[in-house]
Amino acid sequence: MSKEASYKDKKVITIGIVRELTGLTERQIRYYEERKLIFPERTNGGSRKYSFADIELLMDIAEKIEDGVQTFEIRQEMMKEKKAADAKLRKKMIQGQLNAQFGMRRI
Amino acid sequence: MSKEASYKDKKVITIGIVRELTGLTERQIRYYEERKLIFPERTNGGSRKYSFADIELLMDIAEKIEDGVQTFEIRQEMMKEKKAADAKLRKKMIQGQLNAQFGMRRI
DNA sequence: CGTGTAAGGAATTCTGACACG
DNA sequence: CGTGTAAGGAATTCTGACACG
Repeated sequence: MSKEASYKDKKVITIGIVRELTGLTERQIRYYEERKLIFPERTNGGSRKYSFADIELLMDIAEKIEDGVQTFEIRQEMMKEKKAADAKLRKKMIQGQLNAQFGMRRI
Repeated sequence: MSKEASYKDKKVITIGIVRELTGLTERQIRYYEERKLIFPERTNGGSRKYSFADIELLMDIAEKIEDGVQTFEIRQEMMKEKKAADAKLRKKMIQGQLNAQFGMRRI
C-alpha cells in the first residue's frame, strides 16, 4: 500500500484520451468538473490533465448518473467518503507519532 | 509482479507532457523514435501517445546519450536485454505448462 | 550523429452561449 | 439538470527539410 501510486495519481492525460478511455464526451467530462466532482490540473497552455485515478472516478460518476443520481448527491457522497478517509489517516498518523516516540524503546 | 502494470504500460501521454516530464525537446523524443529506441502509439488524429514506462526509458536513453553512447549502440543493448528477457519468459512459460500438466497430480 | 529551427497544415482543446426540458 | 452543438480562437502536434558539424 502507498507504493507506486505515482503512476495512478499523476495528472498527465489529456481530455481526448480520457474521452477514449471512458467513453464519455468532453462536454460531460468538463461538466463534472464544473460540478466539483473531478479536479484536473492544467498545462501552461491551459489544457486539462487527468490521472488514471480520475479516469476511474469518472467512470464511477457516469455509472451513478445513469442510475439517476444527481451531481450534487454524488458530491455529497464523495465528501463523506473523504471525511472518513481523513479521519482514518489522522488516526494512523497519531499512531505513527506514538510509535516513533515510544515504540522503539526496549526498556 | 505482473500486477498493475496496466498504469505503467498504457500509452496515454501526449508528447507535450512527456517533454515536461523528461526535460527533453520534442525533437529529441521524435528522433529516438526514428532510431527505433521508443515506440509510441498514435491517436486517430495521428498524435503520439507514450506510457510511463516510455518516459522512464527516455530518461535512460538521454542519460546514455549524454555519456556519449550512440543511438545504434543503445538499440543493440536494448535488443540484448530483450532477448534475455524473452528467454526467461519462455522458460517460465514452459515451466507453467509442465506444472499445469503434472504439477497438480497428487498420485 | 544528434539537435535546432522555421514552415504550413491538421488535430486538439478552450470558453461562453444557446437549446432542450 | 445534464448534455448537444456551432463559434472563434489559441495551444498542440505533425511532417519534411535545411543547417551545423
